[in-house]
Amino acid sequence: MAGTNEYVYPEKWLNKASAGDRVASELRMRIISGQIESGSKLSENQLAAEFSVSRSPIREALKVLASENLIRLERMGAVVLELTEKEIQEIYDVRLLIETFVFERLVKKDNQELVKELSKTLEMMKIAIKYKDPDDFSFQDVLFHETIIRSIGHSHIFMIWKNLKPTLESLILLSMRIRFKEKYDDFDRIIRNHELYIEAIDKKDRDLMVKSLHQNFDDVQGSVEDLWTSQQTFSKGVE
Amino acid sequence: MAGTNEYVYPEKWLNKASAGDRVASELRMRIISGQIESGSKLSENQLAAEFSVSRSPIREALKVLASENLIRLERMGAVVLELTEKEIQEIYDVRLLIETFVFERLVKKDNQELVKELSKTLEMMKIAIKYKDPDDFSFQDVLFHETIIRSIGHSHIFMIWKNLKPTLESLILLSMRIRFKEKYDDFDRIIRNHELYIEAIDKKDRDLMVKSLHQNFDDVQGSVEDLWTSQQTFSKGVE
DNA sequence: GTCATAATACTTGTATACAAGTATACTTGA
DNA sequence: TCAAGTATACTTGTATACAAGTATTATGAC
Repeated sequence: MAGTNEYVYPEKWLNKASAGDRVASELRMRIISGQIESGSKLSENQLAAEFSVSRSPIREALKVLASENLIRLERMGAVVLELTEKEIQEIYDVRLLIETFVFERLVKKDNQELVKELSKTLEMMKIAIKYKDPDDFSFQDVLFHETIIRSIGHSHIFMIWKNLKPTLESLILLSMRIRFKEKYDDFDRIIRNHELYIEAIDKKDRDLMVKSLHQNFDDVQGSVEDLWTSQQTFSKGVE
Repeated sequence: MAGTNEYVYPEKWLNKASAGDRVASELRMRIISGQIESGSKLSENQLAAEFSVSRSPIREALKVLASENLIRLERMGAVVLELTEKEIQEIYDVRLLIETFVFERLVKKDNQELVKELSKTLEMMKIAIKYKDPDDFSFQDVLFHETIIRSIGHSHIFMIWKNLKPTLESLILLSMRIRFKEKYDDFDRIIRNHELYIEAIDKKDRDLMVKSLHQNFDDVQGSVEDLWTSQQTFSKGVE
């Protein structure tokens, strides 16, 4: 796969991925980071040439991105949708919706195993910080939330997560890369937030959970703003 | 498209649909109705032969069904998943989750247009009942809920709906076909429920909304049970 | 210059071909 | 009879070919 631009999606996350998955992951990152401007038109042939693959994997990738609301498939070409403040807020809404649902299930369960698993993931996050690896950190961060959601064994709620995950992953990845450069001490707070979240689950403390959840959201929210400003820096002036 | 079985999905809903969409819709109906037993293995070549199309649309259809949790794509072949009581309950959960979210948004808005639209749809449902057309009725029933969800202009909540819709549509379709034959007077109650729902939106009455919502769910829930029993009748004895 | 029409260069959806990998069945040796 | 290895018939993922449709551009009549 050789194109005009460098690849921004971590290659190590694409071990056994098909060409279609690779293209989808890469395009997603470029769209969310603003490297591909909203309103752009993507055509299958053009992308196939750019990524040096055939149309088959490209079609697959476009279907995926359309299901994530990042592009809209039209008669001729796919248009890149804008990731507005409203969009970010909507993702926030959905996360709040499913994570509170999940928590209501958690308080009715024994979560000893879950807490142990989360603690492990948190330790990994700390290591990632220590070695200044934003990609590893993001991976563990996403995994943290996925572990919680998966734990209640609700396949439809998990489906909603699966749809949301790629976008969220890209957002977190992009913002963490910036933070590792610019706001390194933010991570103390992020770690403490996650500790609070674990504690909330362990003690089945609703108030604590909602509090840490909101703070966690604010983290991403804040990061997104960083992302926008940073993006303006490297892409071009604002309109 | 010629196969061994009759097609159960309404052809008139497939006007401009691609071959992939047709196959997906038909397979979905057969899986949910139990015509294709859970645990069966589907292969692309076999399906391509059965539907007299190439593998391309089949691949597309399988991806769609996998995203709806109706099949699981494995290394070799796709296995048909079971639609258990638990699954039905989960769909119920998600509907409750998004429709209550939607209602919270509705109480902050002016819904005159929406109420008018819903009334129109309800009139159509009555006509469908009068002319004993379960397919038309199901279409309007699904449209009724889609109209409500769409009205708040929340693209991510709508995405969740879009994922849920095909399964729900199939469930409603199958159960309504049975009811039109066996329990014709159920429809009085269903219509009254929808009237209550409209009233709840119009008066922004949370309690009324929750009440009618639950009754509406119970309708589908009940229908599903009908579906299972009826299915046992025509497919084969229970294990 | 302007409008209508025709030619061209796109587009998508589907069919087919091929390569690489995996399970099944079958042989072969003891 | 059974184990090990090989052949065969599957499987998926990708590339390519083709048909039908749509936008754009060029052409020509007025």
